[in-house]
Amino acid sequence: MLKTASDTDILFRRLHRSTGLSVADLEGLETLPVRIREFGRNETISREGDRVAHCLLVLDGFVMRFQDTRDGKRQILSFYVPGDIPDLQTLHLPTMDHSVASITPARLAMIPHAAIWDLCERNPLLARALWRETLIDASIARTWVRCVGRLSAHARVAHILCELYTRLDAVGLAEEPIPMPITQSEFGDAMGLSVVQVNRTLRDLREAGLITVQKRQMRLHDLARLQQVADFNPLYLHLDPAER
Amino acid sequence: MLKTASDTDILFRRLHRSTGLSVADLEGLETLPVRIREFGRNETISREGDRVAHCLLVLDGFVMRFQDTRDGKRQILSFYVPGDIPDLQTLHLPTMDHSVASITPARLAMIPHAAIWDLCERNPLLARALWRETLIDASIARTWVRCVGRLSAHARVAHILCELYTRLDAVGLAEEPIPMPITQSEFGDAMGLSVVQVNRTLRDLREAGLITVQKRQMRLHDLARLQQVADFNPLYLHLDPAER
DNA sequence: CGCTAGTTTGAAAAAACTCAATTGGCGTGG
DNA sequence: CCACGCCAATTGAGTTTTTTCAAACTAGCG
Repeated sequence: MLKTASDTDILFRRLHRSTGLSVADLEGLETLPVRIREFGRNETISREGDRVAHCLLVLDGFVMRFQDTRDGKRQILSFYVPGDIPDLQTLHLPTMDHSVASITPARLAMIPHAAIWDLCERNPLLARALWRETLIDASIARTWVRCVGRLSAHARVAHILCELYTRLDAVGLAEEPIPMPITQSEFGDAMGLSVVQVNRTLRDLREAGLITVQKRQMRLHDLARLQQVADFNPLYLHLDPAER
Repeated sequence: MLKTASDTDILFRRLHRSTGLSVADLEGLETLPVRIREFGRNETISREGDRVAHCLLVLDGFVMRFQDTRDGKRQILSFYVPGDIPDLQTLHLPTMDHSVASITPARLAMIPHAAIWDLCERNPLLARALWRETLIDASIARTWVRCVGRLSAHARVAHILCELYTRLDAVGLAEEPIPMPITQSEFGDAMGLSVVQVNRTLRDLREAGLITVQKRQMRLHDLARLQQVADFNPLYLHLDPAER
């Protein structure tokens, strides 16, 4: 198998799961010219205000997007796992309105916009699949607004855990113990909470027998009850094959 | 001028401003078959879980999207003004993951998905313009996450006022006094605050000489300082013609 | 004129934050 | 192999912000 084929394979699997499209439907994907870049932990990958000409496909590791505030706080806008394209929106909005950074050491494929445009022109099914991906990303952002705006600290933390579990499960990465390299401080920056509050909330969830989070791994002991606490409805992830 | 042409005219102007595309580029827009529906104040237009087959174009009035929480709270996810399409994402995600409702009496054009798909197939520039619209919508949602998650009550309220002003200005609706039919309770549900807090915050902003909000109208007396308080950077609205 | 929705204010309670200090795990250099 | 240093997790205590509850007030409308 060609190198590029193996690198875009995770993207194929992702789009296949999300849209039901077959190898034939997604024809051309393996021809995308990708350049691989490796990052260490906590490295900034692109910055608010940058004008970019490529998209990033996560091959390995966890990645996040964030915005800063004037007084030095940080809001994480989303987490990305292998198979995700954290900045697909730059395809049509090339100026970054937020920053992207690695959480863990990460391996990313950089795909030139021009190559994606070309391919989309020749393959409308792919164009549609990518558009759909950006719409799911938007749906997740909206749900975070609800989460941060109206849920209690307990519900917020439970919610992000449910989301990460569900998304990891969808790419086959949710075998227990589930890899969870996100620090409590990062959970706080994502859910609009302080580290202290995240810590106490995790303790409460642990003491309630719902979860174990330690050594960068997590176990969900009672998903149903966790989802209950989180007021979690997976609809917003649009993973259901019935909806296409 | 044909009825449909006049109804989609606001959409044309909107896409023209956003993308720079001309009448010729957006050819076919005026042929979209639209059905006009009128709503009173505070009417639900579509509901979380619904499966829809058309998009809504706001012709007149203010519209919002929202999600409820189990304990009866509500989070508003975005506001829409004339020229906006609040549910463009249903084009590829037909199951509503939130609800849409009118704020004021509103006149909406309902456009069948199939008609939009057809047109997009024949006119790739239009497809691209609509994709871009959904990406801006997503960018706004991300910025709301930051706003609700990390800004103080004062900054949040100032921020939403800056956003609404900027977006209304972009469609020529920001002549002072600026129409502002959104209630304090709705501002609260949008910014993750209680009515009481919104009220006190507006009072503070008024006493600081920044704004006047009354009788469903608002005046911004010192936009620069309001943006300062809001930590507002209009980049996320992607209105700059330089970026395309 | 009375009703209703929306705004305004006061006061007490709750949630979450900040500050500060301690603990634990892990990698690295001696 | 151990000690050191660093980052992350943990805990206590006091403070701040925001919420909740309750009650008035106001403006538009039939």
